[in-house]
Amino acid sequence: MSTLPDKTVERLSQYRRNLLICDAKGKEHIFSHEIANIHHITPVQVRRDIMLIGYTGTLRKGYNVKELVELIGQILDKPEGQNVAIVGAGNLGRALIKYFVNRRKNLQIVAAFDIHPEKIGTSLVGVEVYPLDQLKQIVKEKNICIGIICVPVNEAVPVTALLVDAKIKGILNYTPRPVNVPENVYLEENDMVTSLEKVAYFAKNKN
Amino acid sequence: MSTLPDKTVERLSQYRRNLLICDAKGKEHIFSHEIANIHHITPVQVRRDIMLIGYTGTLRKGYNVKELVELIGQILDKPEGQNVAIVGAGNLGRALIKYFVNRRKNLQIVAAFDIHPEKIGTSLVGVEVYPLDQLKQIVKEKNICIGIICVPVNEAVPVTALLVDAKIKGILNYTPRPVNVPENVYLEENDMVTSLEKVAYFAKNKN
DNA sequence: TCTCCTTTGTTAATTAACAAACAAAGTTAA
DNA sequence: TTAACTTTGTTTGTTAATTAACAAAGGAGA
Repeated sequence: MSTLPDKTVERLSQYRRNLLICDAKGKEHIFSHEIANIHHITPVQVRRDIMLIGYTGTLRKGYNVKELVELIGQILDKPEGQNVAIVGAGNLGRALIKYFVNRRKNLQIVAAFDIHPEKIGTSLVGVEVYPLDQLKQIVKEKNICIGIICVPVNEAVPVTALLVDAKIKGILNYTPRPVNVPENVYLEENDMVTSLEKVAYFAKNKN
Repeated sequence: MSTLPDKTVERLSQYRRNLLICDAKGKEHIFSHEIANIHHITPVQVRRDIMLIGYTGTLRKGYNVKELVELIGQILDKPEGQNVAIVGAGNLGRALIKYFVNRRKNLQIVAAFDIHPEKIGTSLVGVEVYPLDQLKQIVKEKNICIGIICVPVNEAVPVTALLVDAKIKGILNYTPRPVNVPENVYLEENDMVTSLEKVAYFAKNKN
């Protein structure tokens, strides 16, 4: 499968999460307009996304929930799983760990890193905190391919360098400092300050 | 000024943050390609954004840093400021408060809300925690127009209803549950699970 | 049986976002 | 003085994303 559009990938992730809830409720089939309502998009968008992954529903019954979840899994997940590291064991790091622990078999947070000596060796919801200078070694040992940066803003750049040096394949940067990565690393920036300023701008124009 | 494109607003917010750093370093002028390098975009994009807000630089010197910061402020900020509430005083709420406190004069977090009795009345970095059932009243008293949702996922929907009822104008939702708002409220969803799954998908395809 | 209705799957059109191209203007240097 | 260079501002083209449009299929109900 050639790589899917950015936005489609995001939506598939969201669809799956709600499909799992539907499945847990015993719902066997779902229509495109039901999915659309949950996510505030159009049914056409949903059908288009599903078309792109090559699934096909049945007329008048819609999509089989279990089958669709299964297929989205085949698209999004790596069969052997992917291990994730949190860099920065502050409030945000802890929030992320709590969110993810025991949620997804195929995407597990297996290590946290921090620079503060008093945090080293402690465990956050079962995830051990290692010193930053062991990052490269632990990444290799634990076969980690994704890093989430949630350190204070000034450390974003050096931490990125560490992750790149450790041969990480994907980085999710939660600091407001834009960072640089080479071609062979996927980078996603998620800047909370910008998100809030954006909401503020558009809220300003609401009656 | 008619409302700017979504993406332009995001970039202006980011430009400003780095321009302030430049200003603090005493840099008076900056070229479009310098801004572009910092943010990993093209100089053309930068010039286009700046064109959209009607600023004009000087040939061979570039843009005046102070003037540009000032103008972006006029575009993005509300002169009388905007007050923000955090709903959910967990790890993520604390992370956000720490991020924002004393950062921006025009965008201040003035209250936090939580459902757990033991948190009520405590103060996080100077921001007091109120019980959830006082939300409407406090929002009115403190003239809050933006709410950031960082409660556990199951409470996202009822909390949104509370915020809408309290006549909030903008909502930033950090839970993975999509929520519904009426026309006159701006909603931004920022789902960490999706962000991570997206990174995982694209990282999978890196060599 | 036949018509209408619902819902999918797909193509076509539109819109939004980004990038390329280049004229204009002023600076430097020969 | 004049030619080359730099950098902005704007137009035009291109790519990506969304929306609109509609054929096909297969019930439901008259």
